[in-house]
Amino acid sequence: MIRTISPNPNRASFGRCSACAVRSLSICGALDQSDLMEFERISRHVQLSPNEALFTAGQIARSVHNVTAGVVRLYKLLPDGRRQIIGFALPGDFLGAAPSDRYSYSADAIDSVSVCRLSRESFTQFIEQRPHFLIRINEIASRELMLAQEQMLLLGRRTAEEKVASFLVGWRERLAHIGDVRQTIALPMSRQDIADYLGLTIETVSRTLTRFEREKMLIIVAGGVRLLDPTRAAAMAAA
Amino acid sequence: MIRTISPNPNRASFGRCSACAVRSLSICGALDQSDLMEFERISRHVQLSPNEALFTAGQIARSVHNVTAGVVRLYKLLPDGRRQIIGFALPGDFLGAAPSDRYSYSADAIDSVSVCRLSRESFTQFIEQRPHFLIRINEIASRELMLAQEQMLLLGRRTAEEKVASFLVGWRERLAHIGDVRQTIALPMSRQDIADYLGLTIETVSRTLTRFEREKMLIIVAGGVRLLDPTRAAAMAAA
DNA sequence: CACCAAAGTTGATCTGGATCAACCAGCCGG
DNA sequence: CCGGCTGGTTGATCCAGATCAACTTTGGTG
Repeated sequence: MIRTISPNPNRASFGRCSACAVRSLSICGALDQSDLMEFERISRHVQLSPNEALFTAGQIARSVHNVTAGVVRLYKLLPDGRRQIIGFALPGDFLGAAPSDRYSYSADAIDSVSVCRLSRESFTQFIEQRPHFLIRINEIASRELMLAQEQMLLLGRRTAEEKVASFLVGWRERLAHIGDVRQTIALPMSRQDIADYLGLTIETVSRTLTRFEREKMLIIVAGGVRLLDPTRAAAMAAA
Repeated sequence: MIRTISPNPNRASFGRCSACAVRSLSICGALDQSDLMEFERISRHVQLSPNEALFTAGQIARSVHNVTAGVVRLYKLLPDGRRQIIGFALPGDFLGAAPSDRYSYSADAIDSVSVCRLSRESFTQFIEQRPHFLIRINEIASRELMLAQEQMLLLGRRTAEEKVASFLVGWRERLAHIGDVRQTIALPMSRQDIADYLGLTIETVSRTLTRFEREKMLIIVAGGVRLLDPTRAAAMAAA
């Protein structure tokens, strides 16, 4: 593989990894100072505009990604265009698990997104000699798997009302986890995205949200919702 | 933790790991002779009758398991009893991923099942000093995750017909992978299990299968189905 | 600031799969 | 050989959510 010997094109952002706001949330949280410098050397910072693609299902998987800002939509398509969103990636989230050499799903930016991009090769090399890092990756993979299993339960056995309530409660928790604790839950994704995440149609999502509003559980505001009755929402999500 | 110094109660099965029929399929396939002996020392062979529980969601996760014979049902329940089967484990499959200290799903035997059971502690110790083994675990976890994502697409966006066809095709592949290549697809699980796996009711599964039979795509036989038109089934599963 | 396109809401109607209700076929124990 | 029990099938009906169709709101743009 050819590797340039000219100055790193990302030189301007030297030290960016140590200054990274989401480092403690991400896989990089397990790295010490020297590991971090090496990580920085092999990674490249990439900016994406809304709706720009990170990668597409079926493509050869050349890179792994680490989201540092914005929200990424992860989805699978059926040949006839039906879409299932399998997840939303937030700052700190890692997109890399792949047992095959091709992406099994597509990913694109919902809003303005920043990611660290690494070639799969360097990433594989990097982890192979850092067992503690592997353990971290493992933890992340199994947490991911647990979320996926939770989502299977939701998709297979919950009603529309329960789906929407679960989504709001879960999304709020994830936002809180990355430090966004405003009482208004930001929803950067479209109604269509929510529908495709919950296995519903856009109309059902819209109707369910307006019903929640009518019932004083929440208020729909620009770019999100404000939860008035979190207890009720949580009860709906659980049952 | 107390560990007996008396002869291993599994002494009768000394060498069973090296003789294990599913070793090449399982995580143990990555172990050399000495690792295998150590693995054998810390693992215990357990037999389960049909419908006996391996573990239950919410319990403290003391053990990890490796299926060596039979089929295991993995599922989650809602408080009101609605059930989602998140997977069927076959010989060679490993049940261990858990980011928390409690099982996030329940598992029980469908038919007669044999498993290797290890305490979580010894297992964690075991892997921590064997990076190559960790890599293997990782591959397995990401394959698992990919399957889960495929299942999300199925649950969220496929019709009943597509669900049943996908299930049959996928199950046939898994059986073939463990060496069961009879033209009759064995279905040890009940219709209710299939329904709970596909997010359908027992009646819909039954009706769909009898329709497939009427349309000469397959024949329903005791304990399974015989695929007459695999091409058609595959087309249904894909589209 | 008027226009247009895209996103979201709302209403009317339809339907795939759920629900409710028999019924049937093994299979086991006496 | 019979009765009952469990798992599976089949039929009739229902309904949650899909589909179809306006309509409204929002946000960008000449």
